Amino acid sequence: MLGIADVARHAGVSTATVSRALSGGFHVSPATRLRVEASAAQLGYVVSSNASSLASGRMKNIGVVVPFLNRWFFASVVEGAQQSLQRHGYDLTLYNLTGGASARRSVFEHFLLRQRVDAVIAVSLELTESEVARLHALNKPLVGVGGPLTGVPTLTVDDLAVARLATEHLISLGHTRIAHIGGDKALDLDFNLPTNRRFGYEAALKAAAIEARQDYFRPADFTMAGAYQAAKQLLGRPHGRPTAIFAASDEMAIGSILAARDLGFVVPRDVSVIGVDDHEQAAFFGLSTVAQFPQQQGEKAVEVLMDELRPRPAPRIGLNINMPFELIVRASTARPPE
Amino acid sequence: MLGIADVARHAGVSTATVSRALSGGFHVSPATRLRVEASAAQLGYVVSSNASSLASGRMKNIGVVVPFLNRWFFASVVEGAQQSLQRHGYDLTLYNLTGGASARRSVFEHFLLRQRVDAVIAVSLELTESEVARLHALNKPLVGVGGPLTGVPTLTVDDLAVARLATEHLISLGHTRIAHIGGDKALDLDFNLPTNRRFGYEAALKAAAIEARQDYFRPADFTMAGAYQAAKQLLGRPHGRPTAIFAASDEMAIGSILAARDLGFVVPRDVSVIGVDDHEQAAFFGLSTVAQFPQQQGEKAVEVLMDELRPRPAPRIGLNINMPFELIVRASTARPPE
DNA sequence: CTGAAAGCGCTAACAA
DNA sequence: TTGTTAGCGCTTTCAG
Repeated sequence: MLGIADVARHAGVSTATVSRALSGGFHVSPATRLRVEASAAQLGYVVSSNASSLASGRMKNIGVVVPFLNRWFFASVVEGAQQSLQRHGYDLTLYNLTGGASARRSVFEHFLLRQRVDAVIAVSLELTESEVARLHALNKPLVGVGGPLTGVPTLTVDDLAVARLATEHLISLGHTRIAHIGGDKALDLDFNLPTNRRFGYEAALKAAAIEARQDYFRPADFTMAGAYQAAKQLLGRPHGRPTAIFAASDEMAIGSILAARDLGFVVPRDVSVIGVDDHEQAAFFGLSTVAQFPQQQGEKAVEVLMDELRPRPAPRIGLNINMPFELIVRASTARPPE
Repeated sequence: MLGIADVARHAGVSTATVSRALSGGFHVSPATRLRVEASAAQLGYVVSSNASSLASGRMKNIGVVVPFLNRWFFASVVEGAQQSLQRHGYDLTLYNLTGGASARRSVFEHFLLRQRVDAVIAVSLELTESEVARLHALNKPLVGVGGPLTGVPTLTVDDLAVARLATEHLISLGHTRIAHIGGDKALDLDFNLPTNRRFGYEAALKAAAIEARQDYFRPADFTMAGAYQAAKQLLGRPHGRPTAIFAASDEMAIGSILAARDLGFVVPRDVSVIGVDDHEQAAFFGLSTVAQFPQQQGEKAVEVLMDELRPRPAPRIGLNINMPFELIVRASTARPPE
């Protein structure tokens, strides 16, 4: 195997110098560095990450743990993180918890502990205290996305504000009969996200002196099909039909639009619909929504970690980092019918 | 740090014995093995993968390269591979080529060469000869999913047969005016997949003595929005409107259904639509389709690699491994209007 | 079946 | 700025 010694010989320097030259180039004269880099390139030398890691304690690898991969939000976060890591010369090792409790245990009790990652990004995961403790015991920085994780820096959008914004948009158009399709309690997966969005919705109504009717809330499972059913119930009633629906995700909003159409309603003439996410299909459906930017969240998570991994980390401002969101008005919301 | 020596001491054996006991347990008496395992568990010892890899040359890690992550097919393949790898005690390091040419170069010239992976799975990727050669030079097994990669074992569905099956379904219902929405040439990403599907479609028509009309083919970009436009063109014509559409993917089929609806057609009364994939949203739209099973493809890719990584690999049957597919008839296809 | 010891390829003191 | 060298923690001969 081509080793550092070969490069050293070729460049006429010691292995130590090669090592230094190839890793940042500190304490090496520019001339030497260039010569070493040339030799390495010419020979096609790439450091063995194992040997390097073993000697230095740095893995140049980040573990990313997601509950699923096959959802727009998670895949986007991972994609963002991955791109950013690649630029930093880091690998991304993916851990997926789809396998259930045993998979989860094996990830936290085995995989993450074998010194293969420098740090961990946990996406939309409610970690137990022992899971967090384990990682901290190994001195592995941990950052959450879609938190909040207690005691861990976490990137989140302010779900309450997001929901308020969406609802206010509807109110400002003149709607007063505004329904909400949110998550059901069973989805602990997403923290209190559904609950927070519901609170935001209620807060906006309250601020506008609109009553939050119990029967205007429908839980669903964050899928199109689930929201389709929920929207049919909401819109099918003979009396007091809502004129607008705020769905807690774009997929659910799209399900609602399709339900409305199937009932013969025209969106937004008869009923307005707004979602949250700016899912890749939102534009196609002309869906008004509050965008969040998961890819950017992944990138930011990496930035936070890179900082934490630096020899002298900058002091953290606070544990929770608020990520941006933005109202995007398309064709699914309008003034209510007279 | 807790090391192998601690376990050795605790169990009253040498480090060599601990190592053997913990890795398969060959050449160790059952009693000793049990004792060592107990000690390790009690102390919470996990081997350092770096030290282990450096000494043994085995990384227990597989690199998976995908062009995008945020598409149902890719995410599913990765999910399948990941779950299977986890069972084998392997990690999955993800490389994503979204970053364009430079990202691609850095992956193949740097990341994959630093001895961090034992093997590579390339998903829907057309690797250049030099990329393949590089990996082979390092003696790293490579398997493709969604191939074919020349000289590399590849898992694929027989796209020609898939397309034929879908088309035959329509023909058997009595359709003769069957349109096809396929990929445009620009999507080299997906090999000749679009072309193969088109050939399969044409072959089925020919076998039924139906003319393959030029104007019944529309290229699109494998998105819902792209196919929506294409379908509108197809269905909007005043004369000789097709009675059925075979879309080369479910997302495109869904776009076609929505286009048909927006034109006032009823699916399947006025027009039948069939796709390929069995995308997660296919059932919701009542879409008839030819299912392929990407998750299973990911799992199978891992199996092939695990075999190849064995000391004495079983001889490969052939380079191309055909993956299963299956016609699923739902509510989007029916006999043509009288 | 078990132990002793020589590396695996690199990095980081320490010296020069 | 550069070289020398002692490990990093484990696996694997080779003996016993």
